[in-house]
Amino acid sequence: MLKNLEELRKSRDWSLQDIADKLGIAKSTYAGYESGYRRPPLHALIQIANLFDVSIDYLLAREHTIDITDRLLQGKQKISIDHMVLDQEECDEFVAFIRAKRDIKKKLR
Amino acid sequence: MLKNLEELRKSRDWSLQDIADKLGIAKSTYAGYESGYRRPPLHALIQIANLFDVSIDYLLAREHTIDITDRLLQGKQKISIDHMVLDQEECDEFVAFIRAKRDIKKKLR
DNA sequence: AAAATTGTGCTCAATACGCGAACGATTATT
DNA sequence: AATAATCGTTCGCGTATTGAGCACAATTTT
Repeated sequence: MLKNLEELRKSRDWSLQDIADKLGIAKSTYAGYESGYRRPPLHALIQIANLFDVSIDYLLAREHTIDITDRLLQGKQKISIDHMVLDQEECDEFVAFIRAKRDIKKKLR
Repeated sequence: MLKNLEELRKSRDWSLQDIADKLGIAKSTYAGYESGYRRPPLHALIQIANLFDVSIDYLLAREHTIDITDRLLQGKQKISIDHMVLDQEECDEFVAFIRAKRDIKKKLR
């Protein structure tokens, strides 16, 4: 369920003790998360995500479709291209383009 | 922490009993999530996210930016417009489109 | 060789959880 | 209008799950 935790920690060159100190928990507790022996409760998971600066969905290896037409209206969830955040205006034209394209395809049938 | 849960449920016109049945839990349990009286454990949160078809980060109203460029070009990240998934060619076009648009904007300055 | 660090596994106390039940407030049915 | 049904809220209690400490072997450092 949390398959990347150990790799993520080692990529930072942190020991279990290091990360436990950062989170303010016992190293055995964090070891339990990594091994899958225990599942972190929500508040712990959030702190872990903050520490590594990744999304919760990434930690959970969750895949989901991002709908551009819904998404940008939702405020706090942002996506970026080439490390530059996508704004509404940038998307609108492309959305119009795809819609037109689909429309044509539909009429050709 | 999960401030959107009630709104999300009502947007679907579901009662507490409805959603409890869908999730296979007691309505008082789900009511606890909505009110903030209890926090859903991870496995419950995942099921809720699946039910509403949203990301965990959205449920948690977490501010986070994810860069999808690489994943998009590699076909690992799906995006949709009007709830219709884009194919690989369209995904490539999307990235190219955004890049081109930014390029133009840059030159105009 | 000794001492410190690392990761693992275990037990136990404390916490957090899920459920059922009861409640008042609306809404629907007869 | 009276009754029944549905809705959301809250509580207590039994249970499940967690967190921390401790001990251990393996590795590294001094």
